[in-house]
Amino acid sequence: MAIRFELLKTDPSGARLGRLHTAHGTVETPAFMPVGTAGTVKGLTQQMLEELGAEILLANTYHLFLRPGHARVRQMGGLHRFMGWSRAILTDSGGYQVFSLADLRAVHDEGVRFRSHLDGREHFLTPELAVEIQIALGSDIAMVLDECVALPADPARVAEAARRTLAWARRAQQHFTRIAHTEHQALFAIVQGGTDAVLRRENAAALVEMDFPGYAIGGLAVGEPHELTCAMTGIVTEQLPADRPRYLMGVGKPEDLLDYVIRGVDLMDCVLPSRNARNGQLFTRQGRLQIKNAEFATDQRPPDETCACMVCQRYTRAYLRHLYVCGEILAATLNTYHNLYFYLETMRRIRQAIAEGTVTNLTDEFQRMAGVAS
RNA sequence: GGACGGGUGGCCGAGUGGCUAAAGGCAGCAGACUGUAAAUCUGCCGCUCCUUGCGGGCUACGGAGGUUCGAAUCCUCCCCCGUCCA
Repeated sequence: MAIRFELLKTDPSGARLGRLHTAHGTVETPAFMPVGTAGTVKGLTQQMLEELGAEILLANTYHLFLRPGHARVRQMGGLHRFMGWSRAILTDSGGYQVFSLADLRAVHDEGVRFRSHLDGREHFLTPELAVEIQIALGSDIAMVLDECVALPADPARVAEAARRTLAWARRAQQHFTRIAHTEHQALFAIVQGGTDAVLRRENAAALVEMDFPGYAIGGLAVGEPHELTCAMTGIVTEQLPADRPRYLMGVGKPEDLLDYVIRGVDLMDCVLPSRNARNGQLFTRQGRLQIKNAEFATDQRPPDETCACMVCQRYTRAYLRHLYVCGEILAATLNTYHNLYFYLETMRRIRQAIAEGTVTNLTDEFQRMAGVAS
């Protein structure tokens, strides 16, 4: 088995404490995976990611397929060696690009025809090709190709996408079983179904029947209200076997992380900490901070007075604002470093709370994160 | 002293009679961002009033006059800047 999931504890809140053992180290769960789409978490070095305590990164099939190409990555010894990262990697399948590059692709039962966002050239991504690419990349966890629909959506569209995703999961699994080194790599399925509870349950049940080593919940946090994201997440995790890791794809805001964890989610990823950092937004326990705002021009405090990260130990808001306003590249690095520390530290604290049975004590604090810090 | 060229909103810079509170850029002020086409994008950016409306008033294209129904745009004089000639 390429991965082994060890469920250590299930809290009365619903939160789960676990360990995901991979060929590239152990991931303490619930975990947050920094997003490194093109084989890099933008702005940070791999050494920084190690310092931050990241145990697993997410990279993207579609992007690495286009550039530098999966054959090239394989030739360079696989993605871990290529990017100098010896801890775990999960690769997204390109399914999200079906959503985010909506005007550049056409979806059919066979696969997705993409017009490259780089040079306009056409590519045809099938569930089988997505598997092959991810095998070439050598990620620890590969994802099946899925169809992610923006919400709110026409029920028929959602149903079609769910049906297609299920069919693709079957094809991906068959292909994967045939050609992958399953002792090194695992393939996770993805549950779709929009905000339709029945569809979600059916989809989950069918995938469980197919016996994947892990299950993802996709197609959420794409336009629907947070309450629905939570509701759907809960509905799906109820259907999933307790001994398999659950990955809620693409979430979330700091204040929402706990909501997902208590619904039985073990893995999450999101671009918010890294992207927003580059756009001048810092996350803190007191809420978010637009570091470029004039009010911070002479603020001697660190971004977050309760934060132990390198940035908060060393730099003031005034300096970070200065860097951002000047367009200095260091702004992106320091802001990203802090935000990812904040996310990873938040997850550490959640894990500790699960271990100690004090999860409910965190609620107030998470509510505060939704506000604006001053 | 003379000949040209030029003076536009915080800055740069379009605009040669009405559609001009005046393009565009920069700076400034805010906001957004959820499996990354994002170091990106959006809004505001003369003052003021209110019933916040493709609302009203005021001020504004070096200065002062003038022509015109109407002037950043045309005329006169003046001031300033640049280049060249004495």
